[in-house]
Amino acid sequence: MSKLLVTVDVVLLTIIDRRLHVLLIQRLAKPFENRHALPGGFVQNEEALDAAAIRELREETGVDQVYLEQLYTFGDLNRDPRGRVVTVAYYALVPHEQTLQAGTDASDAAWFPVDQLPVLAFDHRKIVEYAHQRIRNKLDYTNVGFELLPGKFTLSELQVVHEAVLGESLDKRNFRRKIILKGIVKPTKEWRPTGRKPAQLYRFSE
Amino acid sequence: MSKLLVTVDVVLLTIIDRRLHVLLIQRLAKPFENRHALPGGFVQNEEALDAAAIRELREETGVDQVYLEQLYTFGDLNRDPRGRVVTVAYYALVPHEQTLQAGTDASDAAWFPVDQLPVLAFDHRKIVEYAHQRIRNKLDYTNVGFELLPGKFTLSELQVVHEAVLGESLDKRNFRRKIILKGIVKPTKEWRPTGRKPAQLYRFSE
DNA sequence: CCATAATTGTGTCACATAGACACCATAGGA
DNA sequence: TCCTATGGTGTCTATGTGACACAATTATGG
Repeated sequence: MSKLLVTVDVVLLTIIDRRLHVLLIQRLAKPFENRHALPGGFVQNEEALDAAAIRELREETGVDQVYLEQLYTFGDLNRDPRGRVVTVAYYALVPHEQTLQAGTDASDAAWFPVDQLPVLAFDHRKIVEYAHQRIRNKLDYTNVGFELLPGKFTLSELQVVHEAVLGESLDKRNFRRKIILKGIVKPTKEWRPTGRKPAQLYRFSE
Repeated sequence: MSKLLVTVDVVLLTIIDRRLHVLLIQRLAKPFENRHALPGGFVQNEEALDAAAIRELREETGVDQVYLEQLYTFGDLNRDPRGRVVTVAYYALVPHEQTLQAGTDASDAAWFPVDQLPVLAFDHRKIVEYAHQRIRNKLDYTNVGFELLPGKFTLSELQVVHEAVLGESLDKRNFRRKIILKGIVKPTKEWRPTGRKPAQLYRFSE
């Protein structure tokens, strides 16, 4: 019978300074002591996989209330020097504002740009790349983009999110036309003062 | 530490008689005795997940040499009355011709139309539906469609595959234009006698 | 041998979608 | 009040997609 161990790892993504970042913790224990790694850990016996992902995220990073989706399950041999470990990977999206207070109680968690990762423990680099690819693909046929923004946002902010995820700059007029045409956004009557000309705030619609 | 059991289940799909079918086995043991279920079983200690899926498929159905891709990992509590079981589900695609000899040594495996499933064991119905949805989505931005056909095929046969997966009929001229325009198919110099006017055979290109 | 039936195989038009592209409006700060 | 940074807007072209009908070919059966 199977004596495998099951863990969950979470690729938590957000936009900081117009770039896509991932939250990494610093490992204290062996193996890969002092290496950066994804938050995660063993699934408890009476705990659903999603619940484990949420719990680990909260315990190790203090972050809560995120959009969470299963990514892929990594089960190759020798992923973990301690033995046979099967990892169900998740990715999570959160607006950066929401992490500012939360992140404080997790001293060893820090954000890194996804395109400038440090050396990671285990096969975590592969997992981060897989998550990045997934969200890049889902950006234009789902609404995941909105999960990286607060409830109200300007269209320029939404464009920044898309550009950060895709890693390329987009034409402003074409972008706005496409978003408006999809009907997934609706204008509010509020305006954000930006230091220059204020911008209209929108919200995700339905 | 986690005492979870890890299994793999495989949703093997093929086209029979212009309809998408899934291969089910009949359970002999409890729980769900005599119910239909997906082929699958426990992952061995020194065995990668993909390898386990391939092995179970061969052992329980005699089918080999299929296109295989991980689908999703199901880990809710109480999925299995025997205890806590996490199942890594795969889906596999195979041309029906290829299963004709193979299927013989697995007496209790049989094909069912995906839209007329019998009552299934565990949460296997959900898994089949999930697989169906996945392949439906991937049909037009990947080449999975070809995995349901032998190396050489007519464009009408390819259209039948698409229609079976999508569950709707397609316009012949539009379909052919789209396929040809994608450049993913190239004509051979062979023709299939169809009983009526012979059809040109194509092969998947690159 | 001829008539019939089944299947292959082909083109146009209308509409929607997407990329390229430039300028004025507005508000804050110097 | 001037400057500057950002917000906000429309057209043209190319490409992709859905709707739509008929002639060519071959096997079969009378």
